[in-house]
Amino acid sequence: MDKRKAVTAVFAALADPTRRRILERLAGQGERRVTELARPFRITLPAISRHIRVLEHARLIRRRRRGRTHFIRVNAAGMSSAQKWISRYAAFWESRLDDLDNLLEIAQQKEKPR
Amino acid sequence: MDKRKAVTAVFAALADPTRRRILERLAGQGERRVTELARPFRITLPAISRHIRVLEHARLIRRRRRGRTHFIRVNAAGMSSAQKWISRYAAFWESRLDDLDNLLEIAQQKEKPR
DNA sequence: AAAACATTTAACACTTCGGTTAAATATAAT
DNA sequence: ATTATATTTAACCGAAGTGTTAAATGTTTT
Repeated sequence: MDKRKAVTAVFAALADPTRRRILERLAGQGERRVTELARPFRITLPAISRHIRVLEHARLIRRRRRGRTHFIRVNAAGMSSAQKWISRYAAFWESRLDDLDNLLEIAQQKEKPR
Repeated sequence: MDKRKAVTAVFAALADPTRRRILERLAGQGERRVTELARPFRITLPAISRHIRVLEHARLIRRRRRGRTHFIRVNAAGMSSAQKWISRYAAFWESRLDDLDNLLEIAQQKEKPR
């Protein structure tokens, strides 16, 4: 998979709230079975199964099969590709924060957190 | 816009290669007009116009209108919401890096930088 | 061998996305 | 006033995403 596609896959995977919640749970706890991961959600197991596949394809998680149960865990390497993309520009973006408009906007956002 | 939706909008915006290239160009140079931004791409102006709208909605860029031309610039505040989400888990993910497979994978990525 | 379990795959419906062309809007130039 | 320029909006299309239910696959348990 070329790099651009890898970055695309990671951001696309992170663009779904359900998948982010799955990652959050995996970060808190170690390995989890698919059914365990599915439990807190209202959607069906096949839907979760596919979310997990998307995360796996983006290399955000890894899967270990033992018998009929699959153990899922976070994969740090996958995340780093998105993080790298962001941080390559972070310096510039942060330097822009002294722009007055931005400061005003941030102040506003803090006052009325929509 | 609630926070979950804001994060979703940012990641979804970053999931498109055209939009990322637009942001990259904006980071290198300061303000750009819509037509200037569109120039290097093969797609039509209306398509670019909509990409810009998506980036604006995600608060990744801002728009200043002067007469008929719109000047676009990066907005650091928007990016930080995605960065925060990622970095909240970064510590855990980095701690996972002692996994041998992961180390190998990262080494490969460093050898051939894009 | 049969039943139960964990998970995925298939087939389908619906929505969203990313592109197109044609028209609309608004401003600037002649 | 007319024409040219900058950009958006509208209407449409095909592809991709997310959910469902029903069936398939593979593994334990009884």
